[in-house]
Amino acid sequence: MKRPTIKDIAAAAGVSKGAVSLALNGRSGVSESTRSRVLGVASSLGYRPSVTARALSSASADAVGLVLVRPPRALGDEAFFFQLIAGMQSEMSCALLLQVVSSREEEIELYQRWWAEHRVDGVFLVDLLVSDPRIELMPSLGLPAVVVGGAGHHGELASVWADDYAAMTSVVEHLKALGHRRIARVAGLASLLHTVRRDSAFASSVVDGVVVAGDYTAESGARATRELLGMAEPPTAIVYDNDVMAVAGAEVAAELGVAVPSELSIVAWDDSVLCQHGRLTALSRDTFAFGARAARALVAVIGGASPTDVEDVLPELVVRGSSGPAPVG
Amino acid sequence: MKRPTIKDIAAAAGVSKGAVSLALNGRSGVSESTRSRVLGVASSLGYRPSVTARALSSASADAVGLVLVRPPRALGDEAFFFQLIAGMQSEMSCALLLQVVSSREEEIELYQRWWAEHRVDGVFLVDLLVSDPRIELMPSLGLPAVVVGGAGHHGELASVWADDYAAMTSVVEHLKALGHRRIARVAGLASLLHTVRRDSAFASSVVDGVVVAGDYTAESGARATRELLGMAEPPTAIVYDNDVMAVAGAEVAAELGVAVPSELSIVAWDDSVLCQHGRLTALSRDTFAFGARAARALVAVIGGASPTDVEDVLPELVVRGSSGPAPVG
DNA sequence: AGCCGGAGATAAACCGGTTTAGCTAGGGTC
DNA sequence: GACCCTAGCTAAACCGGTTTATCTCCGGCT
Repeated sequence: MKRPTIKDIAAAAGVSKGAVSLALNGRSGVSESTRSRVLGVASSLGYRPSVTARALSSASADAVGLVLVRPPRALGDEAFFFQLIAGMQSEMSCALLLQVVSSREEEIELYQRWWAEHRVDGVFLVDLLVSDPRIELMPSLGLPAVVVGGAGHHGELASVWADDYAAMTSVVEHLKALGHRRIARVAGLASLLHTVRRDSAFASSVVDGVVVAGDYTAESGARATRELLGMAEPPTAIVYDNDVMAVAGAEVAAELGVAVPSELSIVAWDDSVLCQHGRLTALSRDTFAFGARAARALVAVIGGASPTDVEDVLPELVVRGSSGPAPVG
Repeated sequence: MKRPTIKDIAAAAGVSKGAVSLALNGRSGVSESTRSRVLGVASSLGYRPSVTARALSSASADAVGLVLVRPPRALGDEAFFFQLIAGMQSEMSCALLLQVVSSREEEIELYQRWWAEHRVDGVFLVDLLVSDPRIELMPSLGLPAVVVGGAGHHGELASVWADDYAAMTSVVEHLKALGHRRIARVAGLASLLHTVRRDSAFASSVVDGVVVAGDYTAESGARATRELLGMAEPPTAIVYDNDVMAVAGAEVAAELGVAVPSELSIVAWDDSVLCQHGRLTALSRDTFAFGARAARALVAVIGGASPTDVEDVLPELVVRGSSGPAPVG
């Protein structure tokens, strides 16, 4: 009942272990006749190579890694990551080694361990920090990596990204065209690189724009919205850094009797079922395709391709019911 | 720059490889003085055992597996699975090996391979089928497994579950108490065990209940709803098998000018941000906690505990704006 | 004194592959 | 015929651990 090993095949085919290895991997050193005989025996025995054993002698681990640094409880609501993961899977034939940790130190430790133990062939890097130690680390380890969602070029690493700067500008232009002047922004975590990009794009296209920090949870979105709407001169439009906060914001507006979109326009970053149903104007990114593209890039890098930057298509603003002309006066 | 191996420690401490192994694993066979010396050397060298190598000689693989059989594209919208995964992670110190495949055959093949190669220490089984081959397979392989979300006892396997039958009954009772008589149901995949459970609970508490099949996607929810509302005597209440279909159904109702809840009551299975915001009455399960419980159970089974059934708390019906008294007449 | 037992350590086999060094036989060259 | 080269294969080392068999030394018992 035990699964056959390379030794069993060697015995059955009457050759040595080494010859079997060469034959199975399509390498030279064995004759065609021997090769086909070995392949025949292998398939008739239902042989499957052990990735574990193979990884031990420095070959493929048949898995790629992804570490998420988030409080697990909040993570479950973020459709973004699951969409991303689903997209990655669609383009990979190997498994994804996933772990959620609570600190950046653990994350780095984990990447090092996984690589040292050949548990992964490469990794995805998400949630890039402003000055991210991982960017230096990966090349020094020799660990194939792809930066997902960073903005632009990152050291020697391949990267798949969307232009957050241009996207934010397009959102603001949309709102300005509708007559909005007092535009606010509920940002994501300040330590993340894309938050900074969006901040700077926002700052340079909006005069006197108010920015309130959030952390992607519904609670923070609600709190920020309450703060903004309670101001002496409340904004007439708010741009949120993710869908969960935007939806929470819309609810707070409804609670306070602020009509959307006639009194307040709302725009969400990251489209999702949530926005579709909430009829929220959203910046749609096709996260699934984004994940698929990241996976293709990683597969290429693992295969030895020289790292390239793949810019994803510019996110598209899907205008729904939550954004409209600014109130007069 | 290479990470230290057990051999390096042996050399540095002046003992044999075997002694180091014994010392590090807290097993008898070495003196206390030797043990502490070895531990000292190990920590000063920053030693980390290689899981890969360890797995090769039949020990822990430091990972558990989860295979999902779904079209990847649809998967991304199902918050349920991501909540579940997040919950699992919160209770596990090891990594999760995740792969999405497109057929049951591949799934089984994958489980066998992972186990044969010691890539995982145990697996979660989700989406249980009516007569599921995996239930026989796991014990015969000796692969520790926990059934997640099946209903009740499954052969020799440990299982974490919620009582779908009782839950469905409570939903129907809620609707009946509101005066509803023509109650319909938009079911999930007919091949899944919990669909059958809910079907039978539904059938036995509703007279002449109409059931339309869906597949958890928004499209199928919309289609089913259109079909139901187009009937000669349309139902006054619809119970959906997940949140995505329920939300889609609510939208179709709005489109057709059917008022919710005055003309039509809607109840969703699986609460989520989506339901919260859509103000849908939903059967809330705390999927995160469910995943955490499943992880605890799997850890216990891997640790050698005898498999037990853990019944999850009965899902709670959260009544929001989408369900109300049946229209008179 | 002689025997037994156990603690403490080591060497070596093993897990399932890959890889390298080395051996053999056959063909070509001068 | 002596020499060299190469294709084709084998044996063995190696990856980094675990586990088993074995060996030594020391103390206690009769």
